[in-house]
Amino acid sequence: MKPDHFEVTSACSAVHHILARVGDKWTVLVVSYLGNRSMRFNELKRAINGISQKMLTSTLRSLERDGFVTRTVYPTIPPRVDYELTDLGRDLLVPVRGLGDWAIKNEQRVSEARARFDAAHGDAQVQRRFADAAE
Amino acid sequence: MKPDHFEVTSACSAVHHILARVGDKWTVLVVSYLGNRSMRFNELKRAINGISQKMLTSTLRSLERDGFVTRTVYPTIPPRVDYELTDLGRDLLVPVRGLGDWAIKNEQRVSEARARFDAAHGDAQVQRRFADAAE
DNA sequence: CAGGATCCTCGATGATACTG
DNA sequence: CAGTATCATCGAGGATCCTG
Repeated sequence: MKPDHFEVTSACSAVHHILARVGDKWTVLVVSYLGNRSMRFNELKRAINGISQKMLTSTLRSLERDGFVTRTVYPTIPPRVDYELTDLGRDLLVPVRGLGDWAIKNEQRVSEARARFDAAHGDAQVQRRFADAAE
Repeated sequence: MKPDHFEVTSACSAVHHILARVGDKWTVLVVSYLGNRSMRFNELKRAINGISQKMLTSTLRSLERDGFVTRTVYPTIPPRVDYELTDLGRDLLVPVRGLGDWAIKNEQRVSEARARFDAAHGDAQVQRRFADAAE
């Protein structure tokens, strides 16, 4: 670990790729559900409230491409497609849960810091800049 | 952990907030640099190749708001502003590095899975859908 | 030096309609 | 059921100019 330089190698982009992946809107939710058991497309869609069919499709495709889930098609009528976590996908869940646990454990400290910041900087300005605060 | 339902509580949004934060384009890079020592604004800007001044500002503001960094102004001329990680910020680095280490360790498996997927699905279609692959 | 204010682009996400 | 195809939107992010 150098003092003020990071090697911009494949390691760097690998880290960024994974961070961006788990940081996106639906990936972790999908993977979490599949962590329990394999699920069908519409089953996932119903379980994850608010996801559009397009985003579920593209999220699943990306996860499949990276080797985190398998897609199994049963050529029946009507068709049936099962999605299931791979070992790699289950493995990913471990460090992701680490971050999740950290988030839950420190939720209070973060929201306190936010309240302090907002109070110190006047609500008007802050609310303009962080209009998403209510999320 | 219920079989197929997640409580949509504050814990859920806390987790999502942290995941989205570490998944964004610059946060982890900024926090990593500050993990070594406190740094000034333009010092960070030079260190992080490609970040715009606007994004550095907003990234730092968000980090400050959530209590991950402190902002210290020295009213000299020219002005000087130091950014430094808080204990909370340093603490966050632990699980984030966990994920980073996982990414580095499994980089090979992911890229192999990708190669397999792309080969199996024909380059034309894949390349249209995942034009960002070269990133 | 450390930003604030503006303008602009583009991609992520969503809504809707259609199909094997 | 499990998608694909299209169109529309909206905000993240970048470029540029300005100032205390």
